[in-house]
Amino acid sequence: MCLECCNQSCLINNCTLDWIEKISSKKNTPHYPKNQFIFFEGSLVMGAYFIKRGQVKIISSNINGKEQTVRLAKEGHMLGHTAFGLEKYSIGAVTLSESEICFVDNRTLQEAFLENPKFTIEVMRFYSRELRKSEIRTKCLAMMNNEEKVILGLLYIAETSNDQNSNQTKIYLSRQEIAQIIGTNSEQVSRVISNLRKDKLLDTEDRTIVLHDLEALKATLSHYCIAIEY
Amino acid sequence: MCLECCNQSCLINNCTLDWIEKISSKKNTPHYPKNQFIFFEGSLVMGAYFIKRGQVKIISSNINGKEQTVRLAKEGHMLGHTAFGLEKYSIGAVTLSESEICFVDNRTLQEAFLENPKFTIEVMRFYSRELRKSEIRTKCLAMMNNEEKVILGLLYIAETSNDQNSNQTKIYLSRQEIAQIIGTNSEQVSRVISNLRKDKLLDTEDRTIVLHDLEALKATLSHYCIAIEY
DNA sequence: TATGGTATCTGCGAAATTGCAGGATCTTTC
DNA sequence: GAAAGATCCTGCAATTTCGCAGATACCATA
Repeated sequence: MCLECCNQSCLINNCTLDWIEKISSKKNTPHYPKNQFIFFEGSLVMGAYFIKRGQVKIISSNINGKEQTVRLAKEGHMLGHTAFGLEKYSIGAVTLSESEICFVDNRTLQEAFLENPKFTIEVMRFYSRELRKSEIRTKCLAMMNNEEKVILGLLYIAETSNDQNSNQTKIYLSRQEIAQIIGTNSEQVSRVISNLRKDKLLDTEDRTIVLHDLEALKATLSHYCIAIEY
Repeated sequence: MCLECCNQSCLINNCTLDWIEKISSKKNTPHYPKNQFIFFEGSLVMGAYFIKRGQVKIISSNINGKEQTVRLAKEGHMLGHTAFGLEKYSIGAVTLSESEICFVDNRTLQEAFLENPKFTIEVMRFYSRELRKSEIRTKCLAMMNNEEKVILGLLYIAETSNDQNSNQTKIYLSRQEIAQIIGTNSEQVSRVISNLRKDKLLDTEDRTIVLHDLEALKATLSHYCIAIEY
């Protein structure tokens, strides 16, 4: 039931009570394990997804199967509607952690948009924010060298991770997964992480990366004027 | 007057007649010469811009003043609203050709959104499409080598150019401007353009680049599965 | 038409990135 | 707990990209 949902940041909360109940009765909320596809590139668009809990990567591949992660999403984010107006997804989505994700079909969503201006406006604002973030990312990936890109990637992962309450952010992604976020390869990521560890800018516990001072990492990227969001 | 506007693709056309007239009476439509700032990074957000005619680049700079073009826009596109909810622009916008651009203030826009669900939905879809395009661009810039990036840039410029009616698309941007779109430098762009001219994939007339076969150029990038949009 | 300033082109050495290879470490499975 | 498989780390050579510099071509102004 949406009305009892623990996730206050869900966009559906911007609908009227009637509509929240209506959507609630039509949605379903499967439980996804880690590394599970939510939808594939090329598959039919049936509706949209709202992340209740967990972390998700949005990916796009070239013809050889090489994957690029184009966006990370966490609870409160909306997925899959990017392809609105198209019949098929041009991107895919995969869970990075165990997740709960609500699905709402196209028709219900369309009616909700027409009758809930506040909801529609907030969804518009969400896309507007994501576009701005994507554009800042474009700039950073275009201008930065490898080391800076890796730091950017780590901060981006931290930003979209769920347990950022403590002063120790832990990153469980593989070097390969991090490389796909910033458009490089796993060797480069390894090298940079080794250097950052020597410089005391992060720690590692086995393969887990531990960020103990986000501000110090952000300071290394201050040339790029990205104080607000990563 | 919006009702007599030549630009059918303007998002404002999705409002009711009443509202089109209301917006029409409140907007203004300055005439911008080439290379004119529409708004600056860091300046206050007063409203949104709707391009009636012309081509615009959205830019973001680092602290040394080095510029990256993060998006191109043409007639029918909406600008400046990316910063919705923020007080200041995180990006800037500059005309690439002589342009007419309508300005609508925040308050009028907000009321229009609340009372014109169709308008709001179309604006949402616009941002959704732009986000998808930005993400495909992220992937391409991350995966492509220099030559491929230059071709991508040329196709992107052609796509957002106004005179794509003939089978000869002419590009009047400088090598430096092209370089800023794809995140490289003017020398690299020169080199690639020379090679493409030798391979008969484009012509040059003085400094103007002439694309006479867009399909052939697109074919060189087919590995990246970007058939739909650039 | 002449002239100064700017943009473009291209060669070349420097720097950064890539990709392979081999060894070390960690995880999984039995 | 041992073995097999996967991931991670790091050195090195090959490749790509960068950025300076000089030559050429173009544009604006007088």
